[in-house]
Amino acid sequence: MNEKLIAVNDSTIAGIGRLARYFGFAEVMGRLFGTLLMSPEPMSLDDLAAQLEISKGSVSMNMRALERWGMAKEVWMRGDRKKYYAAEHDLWQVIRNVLSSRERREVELALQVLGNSVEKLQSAGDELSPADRQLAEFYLERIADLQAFFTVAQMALETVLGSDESVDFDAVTKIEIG
Amino acid sequence: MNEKLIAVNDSTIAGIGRLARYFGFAEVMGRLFGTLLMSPEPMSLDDLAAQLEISKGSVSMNMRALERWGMAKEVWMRGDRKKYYAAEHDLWQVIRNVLSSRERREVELALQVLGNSVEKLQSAGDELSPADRQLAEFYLERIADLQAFFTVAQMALETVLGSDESVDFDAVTKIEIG
DNA sequence: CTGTACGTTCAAAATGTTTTGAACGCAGGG
DNA sequence: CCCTGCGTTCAAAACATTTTGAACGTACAG
Repeated sequence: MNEKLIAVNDSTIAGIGRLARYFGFAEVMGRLFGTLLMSPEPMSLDDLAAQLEISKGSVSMNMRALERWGMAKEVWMRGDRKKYYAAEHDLWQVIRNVLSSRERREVELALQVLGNSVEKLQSAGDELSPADRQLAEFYLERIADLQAFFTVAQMALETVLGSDESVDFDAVTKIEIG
Repeated sequence: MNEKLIAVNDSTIAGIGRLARYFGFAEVMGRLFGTLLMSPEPMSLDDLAAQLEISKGSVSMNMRALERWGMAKEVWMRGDRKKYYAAEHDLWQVIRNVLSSRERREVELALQVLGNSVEKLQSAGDELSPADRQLAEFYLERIADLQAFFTVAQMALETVLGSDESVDFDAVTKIEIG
């Protein structure tokens, strides 16, 4: 294979690995995804292990993770008992998968915790000393800021997730933050 | 201090620590930021080390990182040679700081690498065997997808960064992805 | 039924990251 | 000038994550 093609392949895979790490995934996962993305044909576990020079065990585990994240799909090749994988090459689909299964949970959890805190602070009203009462007020303000932040994040998320095929920012228009 | 207030303080700090880790920062950094955010008064390095039960060295290093990220500011307290810090409590300002110094660089780097790849592939045109030429075509397609992705990311980023005081999604309206 | 070619698992090893604390430097007070 | 109280630094230790590879299970071919 031509040297320049190899160079392009390598830097793309390295870049996607970097990106993956950036998004909080294992870097190898990113490299596996990148390798598949830059392969015109589905690849077997052994192909992947050979190309990236990593152990087969690692490939096995990471590919299953990629599958769970909706970033790669198993491909059936008849007359071959190997497993073949192909990358989900619609990047918007990948983003949507990740946002919907990971970021959404995270935001919802945060909002829930903050809601609990507000309740706790309000229910504490009576039993507080004057100094504590002032502190509770302060906490409520800060928590309100956090809630505003996560609420915007949630709206943005749901909008991106609601869009199909293309990301459509129209519906996010006019979110105002105090 | 009231038990409920302590609980709220703890869970908020833990949550912000978690969020920080999520965003690719050290978790301690997040806890330090959270501690400051939930403190009505600026705090000294020793205060922070004591409250979080971590070493002073760690506080020193992490606070300077927080300062560089624009997440915390040093506060001058007269008649005291200690350093005091306060959190930047405008969360949108924090986001803007992070986006503009970290994510923007990352996106620009990615676009640059992709651009180089395209050039390399085009310049390789003549010297390629028919099979390689086909592969080069394939690479160009995939790279175009990646470029589209990062370009949208860049537009979104610049829009958020361009907004002042409040995040204004109006200008991001109608970004279409092929 | 047996052998082979695969994928999976997981404990141990390798590697990477974070935390600590002792050593140091520096400023100000006495 | 020396002492004290502070912040900083960085090597070593503690800790966490990732990677490996040998052992195992399974399915299929012969």
